[in-house]
Amino acid sequence: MNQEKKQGADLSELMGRRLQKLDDLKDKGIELYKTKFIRTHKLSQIREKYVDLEAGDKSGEAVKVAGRLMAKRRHGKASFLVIKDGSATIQLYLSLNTLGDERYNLFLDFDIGDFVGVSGEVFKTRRGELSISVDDFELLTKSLRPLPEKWHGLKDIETRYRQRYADLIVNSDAKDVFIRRNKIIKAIRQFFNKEDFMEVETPMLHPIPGGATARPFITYHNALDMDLYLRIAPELYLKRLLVGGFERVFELNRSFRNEGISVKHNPEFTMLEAYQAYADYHDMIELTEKLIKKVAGEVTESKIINYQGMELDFGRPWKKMTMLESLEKIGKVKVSYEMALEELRSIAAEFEVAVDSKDGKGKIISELFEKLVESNIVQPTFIIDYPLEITPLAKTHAQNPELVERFELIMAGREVANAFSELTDPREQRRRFEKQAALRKAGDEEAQYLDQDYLRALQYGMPPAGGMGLGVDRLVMILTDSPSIRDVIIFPHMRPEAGRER
RNA sequence: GGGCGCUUAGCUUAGUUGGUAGAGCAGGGGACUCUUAAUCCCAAGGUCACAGGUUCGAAUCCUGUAGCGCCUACCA
Repeated sequence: MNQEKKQGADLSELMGRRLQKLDDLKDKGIELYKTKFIRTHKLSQIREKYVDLEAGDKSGEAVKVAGRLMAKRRHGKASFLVIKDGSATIQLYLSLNTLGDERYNLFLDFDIGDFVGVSGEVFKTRRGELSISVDDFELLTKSLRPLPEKWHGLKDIETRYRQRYADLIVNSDAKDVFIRRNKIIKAIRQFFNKEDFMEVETPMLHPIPGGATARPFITYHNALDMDLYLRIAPELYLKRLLVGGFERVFELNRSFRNEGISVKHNPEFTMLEAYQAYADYHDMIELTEKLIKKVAGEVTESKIINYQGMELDFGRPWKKMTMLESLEKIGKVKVSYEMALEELRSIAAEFEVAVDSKDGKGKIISELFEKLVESNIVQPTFIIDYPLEITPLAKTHAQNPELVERFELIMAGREVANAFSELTDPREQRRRFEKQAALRKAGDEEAQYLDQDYLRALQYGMPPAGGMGLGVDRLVMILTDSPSIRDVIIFPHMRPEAGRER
């Protein structure tokens, strides 16, 4: 039909050939981009229904199905194709006898990647492959770009992240990660609904960023002529809701931090935060353990979670130890708040922990913990009783004024959740904010801002409460054995391609 | 931000001491009515990431740039 076909095969020529084919189809009056196709079955439904069909037998049932053309095996006057829909793949059988010369060759002229709708009878080949003997078909969408190779798939990690759509078409394990992520998200919502928590949506654009120590993204509102910050945490708004009288609230959504990108950090990430009135951090430990065990049960049968060669035991009750105990047992260093600041400094120096001249005892102890302990904790462990100095929003510990009632859940060497008994005393909160403001003035860009409206809310009175935050992406990484946060964020942040189109 | 490494056809890749790039899949032509990584025959497809340099000669050596990865620093 087209004698002037180029013989080359680089991308522009491969695509050019498909464009030429598209024009030829259009000339034949064939619609290239249909609006609709009514199916009788998803492919998985056919697979389930006919598992027991004997090889060589016909089902007697005519079906209509649709999907993307994934493989062509031409075999003279009969051919086998594979299509794939959102649920499964299935083989199509085409024969010249059934379709006639023209229709048979028309179908074989479609490209891998095209969407087609077909009708025909379900049967099993002599080799036992469930198939559909096509008696009619139509093109639903023409594909112009060649798909990655069928056997090795798409391996280039950069292309997999940049062109997630291509990754999802050809790598079923990539698709599986996001299906499991969705199950995890659903399970989290179910859990909190069942525990009588109300899901809320608080602002993502904050006039004052708060609730965490992190650098924010700054944006600008034209009509109001003011800077706004993308939230670094929803914490302060959720606690305002406790003041308002909601006793159990949670939010499951994005926060944003303007910091380095790594295997554990994406500029936008999904965080869960939950607040419960009349509860303290011990209650939050119970809640957190129950939540994560429930969620893990939704995506895996086993109580043992394999993560990057580590075996995490989710079955037994999880260990608890104070930060000081963990430093002694795991970090093999004995420290205490009774020690002189100078003594702690020299211990830090001994372990090559960088210490700033402004750092107090609490900061040094937490730096030692991060350097010597955190990465060595594999099994799920609650580390409790954090230094007050690094935790401006938590209630002072009942027994020790240097500490706050806080825990972090550590597993696989990393922090998964963080919780505390919330600080409800507005005058104490003001003093803590003022200390943070002083740090900011001294050049600490991550120190927290003084939020007058939050203090006003606390002045009305906030009930005692426990609060918990959980890095959802990191939990999904562990539950899907993914080495990078980019494997569990469906469109991870990437630098621009700079005109290098592929 | 710092250090190290990677980048070859649409995809997956080979490439020796520097001598001018070799496959498989996909795509094109042909054979084939139960194949399934179908098979067989034929022909094609490369700015070796980009820009400089060294050299008679560079995918290969050197410098710079970009993207990506790993480690490290900051953080969740």
